[in-house]
Amino acid sequence: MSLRVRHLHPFDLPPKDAMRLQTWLAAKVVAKGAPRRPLRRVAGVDCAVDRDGHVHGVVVVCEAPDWHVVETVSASAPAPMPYVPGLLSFRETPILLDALARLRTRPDLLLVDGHGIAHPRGLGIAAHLGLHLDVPVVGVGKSLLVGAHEKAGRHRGDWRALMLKGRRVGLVLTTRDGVAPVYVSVGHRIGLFPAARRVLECATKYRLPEPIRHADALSRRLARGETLATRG
DNA sequence: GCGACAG
DNA sequence: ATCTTGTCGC
Ligand SMILES: [Mg+2]
Repeated sequence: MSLRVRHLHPFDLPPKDAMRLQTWLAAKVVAKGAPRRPLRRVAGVDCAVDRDGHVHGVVVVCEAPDWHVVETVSASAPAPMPYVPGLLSFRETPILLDALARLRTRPDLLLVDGHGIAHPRGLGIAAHLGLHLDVPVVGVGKSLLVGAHEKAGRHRGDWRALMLKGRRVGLVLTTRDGVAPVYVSVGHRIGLFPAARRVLECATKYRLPEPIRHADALSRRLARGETLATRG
Protein backbone atom coordinates (compact mmCIF):
# COMPACT_ATOMS: atom_id res chain seq x y z
CA MET A 1 0.00 0.00 0.00
CA SER A 2 1.36 3.37 -0.95
CA LEU A 3 -0.34 6.01 1.08
CA ARG A 4 -2.76 5.66 3.97
CA VAL A 5 -5.70 8.06 3.76
CA ARG A 6 -8.11 8.06 6.66
CA HIS A 7 -11.37 9.87 7.19
CA LEU A 8 -11.40 11.66 10.53
CA HIS A 9 -14.58 13.71 10.20
CA PRO A 10 -17.09 15.20 7.77
CA PHE A 11 -16.07 18.36 5.90
CA ASP A 12 -19.47 19.83 5.12
CA LEU A 13 -19.79 21.85 8.28
CA PRO A 14 -21.15 25.32 9.07
CA PRO A 15 -18.35 27.90 9.39
CA LYS A 16 -18.65 28.09 13.16
CA ASP A 17 -18.33 24.32 13.60
CA ALA A 18 -15.50 24.20 11.08
CA MET A 19 -13.60 26.79 13.13
CA ARG A 20 -14.11 24.88 16.36
CA LEU A 21 -12.87 21.71 14.68
CA GLN A 22 -9.74 23.49 13.46
CA THR A 23 -8.86 24.56 16.99
CA TRP A 24 -9.45 21.03 18.23
CA LEU A 25 -7.39 19.36 15.49
CA ALA A 26 -4.54 21.86 15.68
CA ALA A 27 -3.52 20.39 19.03
CA LYS A 28 -2.80 17.08 17.32
CA VAL A 29 -0.24 18.39 14.85
CA VAL A 30 3.27 17.02 15.31
CA ALA A 31 5.83 19.72 14.48
CA LYS A 32 8.90 17.52 14.55
CA GLY A 33 10.64 14.87 12.49
CA ALA A 34 12.78 14.77 9.36
CA PRO A 35 12.17 12.72 6.19
CA ARG A 36 15.02 10.68 4.73
CA ARG A 37 17.81 12.53 3.03
CA PRO A 38 18.65 12.60 0.33
CA LEU A 39 15.04 13.06 -0.67
CA ARG A 40 13.86 10.58 -3.28
CA ARG A 41 10.19 11.09 -4.07
CA VAL A 42 8.25 14.24 -3.29
CA ALA A 43 4.58 14.85 -4.00
CA GLY A 44 2.91 18.18 -4.61
CA VAL A 45 -0.81 19.06 -4.52
CA ASP A 46 -2.91 21.93 -5.78
CA CYS A 47 -6.42 22.72 -6.99
CA ALA A 48 -8.05 24.82 -9.69
CA VAL A 49 -11.68 25.70 -10.33
CA ASP A 50 -13.41 25.51 -13.71
CA ARG A 51 -16.08 27.88 -15.02
CA ASP A 52 -18.83 25.64 -13.68
CA GLY A 53 -17.55 25.75 -10.13
CA HIS A 54 -15.99 22.31 -10.08
CA VAL A 55 -12.78 21.92 -8.13
CA HIS A 56 -10.02 19.86 -9.76
CA GLY A 57 -7.47 18.49 -7.31
CA VAL A 58 -4.15 17.13 -8.51
CA VAL A 59 -1.26 15.19 -6.97
CA VAL A 60 2.06 15.01 -8.79
CA VAL A 61 4.96 12.88 -7.59
CA CYS A 62 8.46 13.93 -8.64
CA GLU A 63 11.72 12.07 -8.27
CA ALA A 64 15.19 13.30 -7.41
CA PRO A 65 17.64 14.48 -8.44
CA ASP A 66 16.00 16.28 -11.36
CA TRP A 67 12.44 16.13 -10.01
CA HIS A 68 10.91 14.68 -13.15
CA VAL A 69 7.27 13.61 -12.85
CA VAL A 70 6.76 9.91 -12.09
CA GLU A 71 3.06 9.82 -11.29
CA THR A 72 -0.02 11.99 -11.59
CA VAL A 73 -3.53 11.47 -10.20
CA SER A 74 -6.57 13.72 -9.90
CA ALA A 75 -10.11 14.00 -8.61
CA SER A 76 -12.84 16.59 -8.99
CA ALA A 77 -16.18 17.58 -7.53
CA PRO A 78 -18.47 20.60 -7.25
CA ALA A 79 -17.01 23.13 -4.83
CA PRO A 80 -18.30 22.16 -1.35
CA MET A 81 -18.42 25.78 -0.21
CA PRO A 82 -17.19 29.20 -1.24
CA TYR A 83 -13.70 30.33 -0.43
CA VAL A 84 -13.47 31.91 3.01
CA PRO A 85 -10.09 33.07 4.37
CA GLY A 86 -9.13 30.66 7.13
CA LEU A 87 -11.44 27.91 5.92
CA LEU A 88 -9.72 27.00 2.69
CA SER A 89 -9.15 23.40 3.74
CA PHE A 90 -12.87 22.70 3.98
CA ARG A 91 -13.11 23.54 0.31
CA GLU A 92 -10.09 21.72 -1.12
CA THR A 93 -9.14 18.93 1.30
CA PRO A 94 -11.99 16.49 0.53
CA ILE A 95 -11.10 16.51 -3.15
CA LEU A 96 -7.37 16.26 -2.56
CA LEU A 97 -7.88 13.28 -0.25
CA ASP A 98 -9.80 11.52 -3.02
CA ALA A 99 -6.93 12.13 -5.40
CA LEU A 100 -4.32 11.08 -2.83
CA ALA A 101 -6.16 7.80 -2.24
CA ARG A 102 -5.56 6.96 -5.90
CA LEU A 103 -1.82 7.39 -5.65
CA ARG A 104 0.23 4.24 -6.25
CA THR A 105 3.63 5.72 -5.47
CA ARG A 106 4.41 6.39 -1.83
CA PRO A 107 6.19 9.77 -1.49
CA ASP A 108 8.72 10.58 1.24
CA LEU A 109 7.14 13.97 1.62
CA LEU A 110 4.07 15.94 0.55
CA LEU A 111 4.22 19.63 -0.36
CA VAL A 112 0.98 21.60 -0.27
CA ASP A 113 0.04 24.84 -2.04
CA GLY A 114 -1.11 26.74 1.05
CA HIS A 115 -0.12 27.28 4.68
CA GLY A 116 0.39 24.66 7.39
CA ILE A 117 0.23 25.88 10.99
CA ALA A 118 0.81 29.50 9.94
CA HIS A 119 -2.93 29.95 10.33
CA PRO A 120 -5.27 31.87 12.68
CA ARG A 121 -6.16 28.69 14.56
CA GLY A 122 -3.08 26.68 13.70
CA LEU A 123 -4.66 24.48 11.06
CA GLY A 124 -4.06 25.62 7.51
CA ILE A 125 -4.74 23.18 4.66
CA ALA A 126 -1.31 21.53 4.85
CA ALA A 127 -1.79 20.71 8.54
CA HIS A 128 -5.36 19.58 8.00
CA LEU A 129 -4.30 17.27 5.16
CA GLY A 130 -1.41 15.97 7.19
CA LEU A 131 -3.64 14.75 9.99
CA HIS A 132 -5.40 12.51 7.48
CA LEU A 133 -2.18 11.04 6.08
CA ASP A 134 0.79 8.99 7.20
CA VAL A 135 3.56 10.91 5.45
CA PRO A 136 5.28 14.19 6.42
CA VAL A 137 3.51 17.26 5.04
CA VAL A 138 4.73 20.82 4.49
CA GLY A 139 2.77 23.98 3.75
CA VAL A 140 4.12 26.32 1.07
CA GLY A 141 2.17 29.56 0.80
CA LYS A 142 2.67 32.16 -1.90
CA SER A 143 1.33 35.04 0.17
CA LEU A 144 0.80 35.87 3.81
CA LEU A 145 -2.31 34.81 5.73
CA VAL A 146 -1.31 35.69 9.28
CA GLY A 147 1.78 36.71 11.21
CA ALA A 148 4.54 39.27 10.82
CA HIS A 149 8.12 39.16 9.58
CA GLU A 150 11.04 41.34 8.56
CA LYS A 151 11.67 42.12 4.95
CA ALA A 152 12.54 38.94 3.05
CA GLY A 153 16.15 38.29 2.12
CA ARG A 154 17.32 38.81 -1.42
CA HIS A 155 19.33 35.64 -1.98
CA ARG A 156 18.25 32.04 -2.46
CA GLY A 157 18.40 30.34 0.91
CA ASP A 158 17.79 33.50 2.93
CA TRP A 159 15.05 33.18 5.49
CA ARG A 160 13.18 35.18 8.14
CA ALA A 161 11.04 33.98 11.00
CA LEU A 162 7.28 34.28 10.57
CA MET A 163 5.88 35.22 13.98
CA LEU A 164 2.35 34.97 15.32
CA LYS A 165 1.39 35.68 18.92
CA GLY A 166 4.98 35.37 20.04
CA ARG A 167 5.32 32.01 18.31
CA ARG A 168 7.47 31.16 15.30
CA VAL A 169 4.90 29.56 13.04
CA GLY A 170 6.85 29.52 9.81
CA LEU A 171 9.77 30.74 7.73
CA VAL A 172 9.76 33.32 4.94
CA LEU A 173 12.07 31.55 2.52
CA THR A 174 13.72 33.06 -0.55
CA THR A 175 14.08 30.33 -3.17
CA ARG A 176 15.45 32.47 -6.03
CA ASP A 177 17.66 35.56 -5.96
CA GLY A 178 15.66 38.74 -6.07
CA VAL A 179 12.33 36.94 -6.30
CA ALA A 180 9.40 37.05 -3.88
CA PRO A 181 9.74 34.47 -1.08
CA VAL A 182 7.45 31.58 -0.20
CA TYR A 183 6.00 30.98 3.26
CA VAL A 184 7.00 27.62 4.69
CA SER A 185 5.21 26.16 7.67
CA VAL A 186 4.80 22.75 9.27
CA GLY A 187 1.98 20.62 7.96
CA HIS A 188 2.47 17.49 10.11
CA ARG A 189 5.19 15.01 11.12
CA ILE A 190 8.14 17.30 10.31
CA GLY A 191 10.16 20.09 11.91
CA LEU A 192 10.22 23.62 10.52
CA PHE A 193 13.88 23.69 9.45
CA PRO A 194 13.87 20.20 7.94
CA ALA A 195 10.79 21.39 6.03
CA ALA A 196 12.40 24.56 4.75
CA ARG A 197 15.54 22.72 3.73
CA ARG A 198 13.53 20.29 1.64
CA VAL A 199 11.40 22.98 0.04
CA LEU A 200 14.60 24.67 -1.06
CA GLU A 201 15.92 21.39 -2.47
CA CYS A 202 12.82 20.97 -4.61
CA ALA A 203 12.74 24.58 -5.79
CA THR A 204 15.53 24.22 -8.32
CA LYS A 205 14.57 26.41 -11.26
CA TYR A 206 11.56 28.39 -10.12
CA ARG A 207 10.20 30.08 -7.02
CA LEU A 208 7.91 27.17 -6.27
CA PRO A 209 9.09 23.63 -5.59
CA GLU A 210 8.73 21.46 -8.72
CA PRO A 211 6.00 19.12 -7.41
CA ILE A 212 3.72 22.05 -6.54
CA ARG A 213 4.54 23.87 -9.73
CA HIS A 214 3.54 20.84 -11.78
CA ALA A 215 0.39 20.24 -9.73
CA ASP A 216 -0.56 23.88 -10.23
CA ALA A 217 -0.07 23.72 -13.98
CA LEU A 218 -1.90 20.43 -14.37
CA SER A 219 -4.89 21.37 -12.23
CA ARG A 220 -5.24 24.57 -14.21
CA ARG A 221 -5.18 22.70 -17.49
CA LEU A 222 -7.82 20.28 -16.22
CA ALA A 223 -10.02 23.19 -15.12
CA ARG A 224 -9.66 24.78 -18.51
CA GLY A 225 -10.56 21.55 -20.21
CA GLU A 226 -7.41 21.49 -22.28
CA THR A 227 -6.32 18.33 -24.02
CA LEU A 228 -3.56 16.71 -22.01
CA ALA A 229 -0.49 14.95 -23.27
CA THR A 230 -0.84 11.45 -21.88
CA ARG A 231 1.90 9.04 -20.89
CA GLY A 232 1.37 6.44 -18.18
C1' DG B 1 -16.24 49.33 14.88
C1' DC B 2 -12.11 48.89 11.53
C1' DG B 3 -8.90 46.44 8.85
C1' DA B 4 -6.81 41.94 7.34
C1' DC B 5 -7.80 38.12 4.74
C1' DA B 6 -3.96 31.21 1.98
C1' DG B 7 -6.48 29.70 -2.60
C1' DA C 1 -8.59 31.70 -7.23
C1' DT C 2 -10.15 33.86 -11.97
C1' DC C 3 -10.73 37.41 -15.80
C1' DT C 4 -6.59 38.70 -19.85
C1' DT C 5 -2.47 41.92 -23.63
C1' DG C 6 0.98 44.16 -23.44
C1' DT C 7 5.02 45.45 -21.34
C1' DC C 8 9.19 46.11 -18.24
C1' DG C 9 13.66 44.03 -17.00
C1' DC C 10 17.36 40.58 -17.11
MG1 LIG D 1 -3.63 26.65 -5.46
